[in-house]
Amino acid sequence: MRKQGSPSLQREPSGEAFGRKPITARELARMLGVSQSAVSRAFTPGASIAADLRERILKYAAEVDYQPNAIASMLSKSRTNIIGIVVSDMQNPFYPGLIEKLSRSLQRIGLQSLLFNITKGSNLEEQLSALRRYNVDAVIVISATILSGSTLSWATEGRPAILINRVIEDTNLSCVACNNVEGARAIADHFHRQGARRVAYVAGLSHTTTNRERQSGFVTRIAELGMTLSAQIEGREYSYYAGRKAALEIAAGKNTDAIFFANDILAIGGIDALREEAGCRVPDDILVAGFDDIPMAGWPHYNLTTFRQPVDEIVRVVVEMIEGDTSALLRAATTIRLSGELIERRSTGAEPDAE
Amino acid sequence: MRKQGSPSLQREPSGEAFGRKPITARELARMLGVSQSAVSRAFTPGASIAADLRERILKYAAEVDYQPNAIASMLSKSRTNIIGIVVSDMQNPFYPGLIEKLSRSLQRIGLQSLLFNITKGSNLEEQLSALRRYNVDAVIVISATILSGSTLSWATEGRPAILINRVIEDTNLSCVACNNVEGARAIADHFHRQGARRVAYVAGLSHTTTNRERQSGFVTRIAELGMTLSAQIEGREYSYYAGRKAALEIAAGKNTDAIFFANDILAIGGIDALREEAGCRVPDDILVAGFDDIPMAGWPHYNLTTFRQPVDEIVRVVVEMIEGDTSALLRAATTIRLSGELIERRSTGAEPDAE
DNA sequence: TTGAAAGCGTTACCAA
DNA sequence: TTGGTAACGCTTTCAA
Repeated sequence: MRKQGSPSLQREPSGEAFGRKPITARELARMLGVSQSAVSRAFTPGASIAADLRERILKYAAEVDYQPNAIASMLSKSRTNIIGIVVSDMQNPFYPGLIEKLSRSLQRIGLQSLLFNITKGSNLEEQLSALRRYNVDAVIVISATILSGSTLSWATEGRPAILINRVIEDTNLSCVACNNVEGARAIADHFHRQGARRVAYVAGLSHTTTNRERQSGFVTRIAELGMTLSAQIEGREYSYYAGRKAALEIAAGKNTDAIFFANDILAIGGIDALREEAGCRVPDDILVAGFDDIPMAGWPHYNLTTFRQPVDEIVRVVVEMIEGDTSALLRAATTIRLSGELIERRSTGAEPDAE
Repeated sequence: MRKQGSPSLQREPSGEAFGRKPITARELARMLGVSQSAVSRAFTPGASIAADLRERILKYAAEVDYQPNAIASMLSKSRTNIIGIVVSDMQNPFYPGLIEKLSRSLQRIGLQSLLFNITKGSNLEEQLSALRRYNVDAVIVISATILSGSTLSWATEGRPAILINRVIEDTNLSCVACNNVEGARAIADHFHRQGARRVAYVAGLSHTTTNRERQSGFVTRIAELGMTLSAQIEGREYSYYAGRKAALEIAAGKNTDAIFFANDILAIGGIDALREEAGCRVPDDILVAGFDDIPMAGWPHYNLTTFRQPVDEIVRVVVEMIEGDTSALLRAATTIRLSGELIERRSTGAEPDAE
């Protein structure tokens, strides 16, 4: 191989102003007159090594700024301590918060997050091949859309995978999701309590599980309550502008008391459009509710009633699943539903508690 | 080592239902009756190997689903193809978009993004030690705050590092930043054109370079134009609520024609507070401008005049720096300033063009 | 162009 | 508890 050099000479013979090559365990061992195995043991928590030897090694290591090379460790252990996080849109404000919490929780237990930002346009398999080559220990999929179950199985290739807020039946993929049906029913109940009788639903991406569950949960419950479904806008995207457009269509019908939007960003667009283009007052003329409880929903301007996703719980459960026996995840894929919480705010005429 | 097994036996002797262990280059070579080196060469773009041999290997590899193990390659090449991305707050909506574009551009040239989400609370060195152990090829720092130059130098340890929107003097760190001074001056000029004479500035985090540059650029320019600085709110955070609070303080003074907020999220909070709490009309009573041009700024409800950061350019330049000779980055740290664009919208009384 | 073999820096097995 | 040493799966040098 190229870089050999005499033991005491660290620098490249060439003039590369590259930072010094980091010291290795073998060098450290030689300097201390111990075996290289000892060095490895000193850095391995449960290893059988005398306390004083370990201390001596760690102390000296700190002095010469030695740190075990994680790459070599990965190769040797066949474990990377890297979790692949597959994301497809970070524009929906719900996701950045989730990703942030997730990566921090993982970091806290020594796991790093490798981000895979997939786009619908290009070749998915190509984008995901890195997921396999990098030998990530597990995969967390946050993208509500795009990936088919089979593509995902291919990409994870026998690695534990956990989907967040997306349920795929008939596969060996685990899921952690908010109880969307419960949430949607809670919104329906709340609308009913607030006196609405003619209600509308605005879908997000119609084929996503989040949307389907929220939609059917809502529609079912309003029927049970004897309310009328005055409108149902189908199959747009989860975006502010889609929310505006849907709201205007509904307002034009003049036969709706309350609108449930599939998520907050839609609802926020809806509120703006209702107030500024349709000339409706929210909540006086029409009630509006969303889903997620993104930070914006709490802003005084929107004051949006919504169903809060249990983000912290979701993160906790996902991290626990990964931290625990990961091979158990492979043996039996589990789907976990977590309860959220109805947050009543002014957009449905509720008097918000002090928050 | 433990997992040995006879050549044709792939599974663990124990009952682990773990997915089959992936095939290695050596096995592939043996199956094809070629050398393992040949397999390696087949997957190495410029390698000297006969075209037909390569083709035969690649074809067979595809059949048996072989992919080179990236970890082994890292160890052997001392190159990981991983870029560390250091982030500290993903709540400011400007960042998710940037991170998304960045990671996609990197992916396109075969580089993966390892996310380091640092929190101010806990021990920074501990959080960043992984950055060193994982041998990332380069580091991109998106956090406007938190890290001192020296901590950063320690963490990157001789690796190329690029700061986005943060300029650190006197170090060997490269920077790519928006021309904040130019932007702030453009806002001042625009205010002047719109007839404002008494203007206020609302700072973000006062010690950040983005804030300092925007502030001094603005203050200097309004002086040149003979305008009055009617108020200057110092040292809050970059948040919606900080914007609200600052706006109310300024409105209470009743002596301000226009407010320049250090970024859009502040400005958006400001607009809401002015309209809904202070009873001011924007832009009729007071003009408001921000900085960044986040998606929300374009929403009809806000219609915020702002200075658009050249995000695509920033990403392009950063990726080029990394793609190019990275050791050059180490020899001479460069600071690159990119021009943005004034986006005139209704919050300063401008009639927006069709966008 | 090809193959053999020496690393890369760890971990884990085996004796001592 | 320790040290020696064989993997881990590649890349790259060196000869052929």
